[in-house]
Amino acid sequence: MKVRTRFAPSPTGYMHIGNLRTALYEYLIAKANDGDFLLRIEDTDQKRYVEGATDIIYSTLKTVGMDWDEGPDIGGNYGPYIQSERKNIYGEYAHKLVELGGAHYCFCSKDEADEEKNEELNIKFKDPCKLIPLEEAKKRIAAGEPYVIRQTINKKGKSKYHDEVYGDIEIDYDELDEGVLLKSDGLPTYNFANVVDDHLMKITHVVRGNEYISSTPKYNLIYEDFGWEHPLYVHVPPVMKDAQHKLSKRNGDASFQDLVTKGYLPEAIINYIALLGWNPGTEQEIFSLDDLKKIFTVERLNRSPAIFDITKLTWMNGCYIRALSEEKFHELAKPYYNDMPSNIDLKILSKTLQPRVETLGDIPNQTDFLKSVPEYDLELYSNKKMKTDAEVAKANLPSILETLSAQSEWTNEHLFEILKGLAEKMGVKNGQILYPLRIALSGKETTPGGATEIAVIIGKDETLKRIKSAIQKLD
RNA sequence: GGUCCCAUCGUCUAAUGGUUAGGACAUCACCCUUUCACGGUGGUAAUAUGGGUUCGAAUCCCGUUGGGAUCACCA
Repeated sequence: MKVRTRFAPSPTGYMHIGNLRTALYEYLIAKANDGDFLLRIEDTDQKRYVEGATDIIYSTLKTVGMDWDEGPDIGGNYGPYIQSERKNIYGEYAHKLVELGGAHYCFCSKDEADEEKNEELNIKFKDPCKLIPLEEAKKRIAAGEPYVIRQTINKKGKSKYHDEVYGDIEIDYDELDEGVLLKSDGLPTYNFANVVDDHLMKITHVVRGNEYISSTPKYNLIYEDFGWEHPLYVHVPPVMKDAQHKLSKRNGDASFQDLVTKGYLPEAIINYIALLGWNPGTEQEIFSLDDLKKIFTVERLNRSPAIFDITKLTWMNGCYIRALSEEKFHELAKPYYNDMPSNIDLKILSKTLQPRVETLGDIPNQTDFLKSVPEYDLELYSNKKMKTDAEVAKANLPSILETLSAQSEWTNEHLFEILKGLAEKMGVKNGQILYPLRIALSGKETTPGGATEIAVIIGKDETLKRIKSAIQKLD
């Protein structure tokens, strides 16, 4: 049987990392087995619907390269793929389930149901409507009385099922709630829609958060009542913000889009989250999506929650940035070169920046001094190792200015040789020339590149200008 | 509270009864070096806890502790 998985988000806002990871695992299970990955939009709760949310889902999946084989936009043999468009299907199956004895009509209001149960005393809602004869219930419905369809659970004893990650799960039928399957607005709840759709769409592996572990027996009951075979279950642990809290939209935790905006590469994000809860069993850590497709197995999925560690993602992102071609990096870096002086050769700048940034978002901070030298303290000229300070700078900068003025070949290699020669001639250490020069040109303690590299980037005119003003400042 | 799930360095994880408990990030030191990075070398750092089973336990069993999930006309 062909493996088929589905990503079934509800369009309630942006894509958070946990969500994306679930989608990734679903995608990988399908693709590792030469199967189909489908996209289904679960929008049965109109109250929570957020405009534009489906577009974010589409664009995110496309950006990371997780192409779906069937979905709302491209169709397929099992559509429609938007649940609100499947209303009639659910209605039909829900009434059928009532006939089969797996559900019943309920006329209680939500408040009545809430009143009857008591969480502290652990009293569950016992639906009095269960006792209404089916014929009478149908008459009331025909008379226009509002109703919902609730699951009927009469079984006793232990419900058992196997989860591909957590192993055998056993839950007492008494623990199960007779939840609403079809709401009074005629739309199904997740509890019902996921079963009907997963069956109709021939889903073989249901991958979802482990918060569904304890409600899965309810779904299995529905599968049984219909005489359907249930899918394989792959429950995955949550992605956490810290030891206590899940990563969540509500707390404004980083979404995929936020990370991209901060200068993280989609490939790095995918690589990192794949490893949050899964490992290949080898010591390799860098994987493209195509690599993952080849080696992913559910057996190596983890059971315990994983904390999202931005520091490690940042490191990994740095690896991806360094692996980029010069051209590609330059292209990605360009948007971050806002109001850069026009005389600057951005290609050379990109080349020096590439090994020095871990995210593209680092670029503005690293390059701000190119526009103008920031205010700095003369203490900056002090460096023990280089045996230099403001006095040394004051003494050497004029000769540096004179030497550089005379140069026409404005390349890193040439300037470096010339300045080394100058140091030798003056009988001082290289650092006593280069360090003060770098400070004079940048006004910063750390810079992307050494003195001559910066000189080349800002150009000869600007270099001489900055040395002059540094000399003034030292006086 | 009932039920279910989880528990190895700070973090992500490897080790499916026999390892000096391995790797990666972070951190520290050193090397490289015109700063900073990159790169290289090395260090610090973990089996929550108490019992059992076994010649032998991170690994199997039970208890304890800690954490999480669930108990919606949300998914």
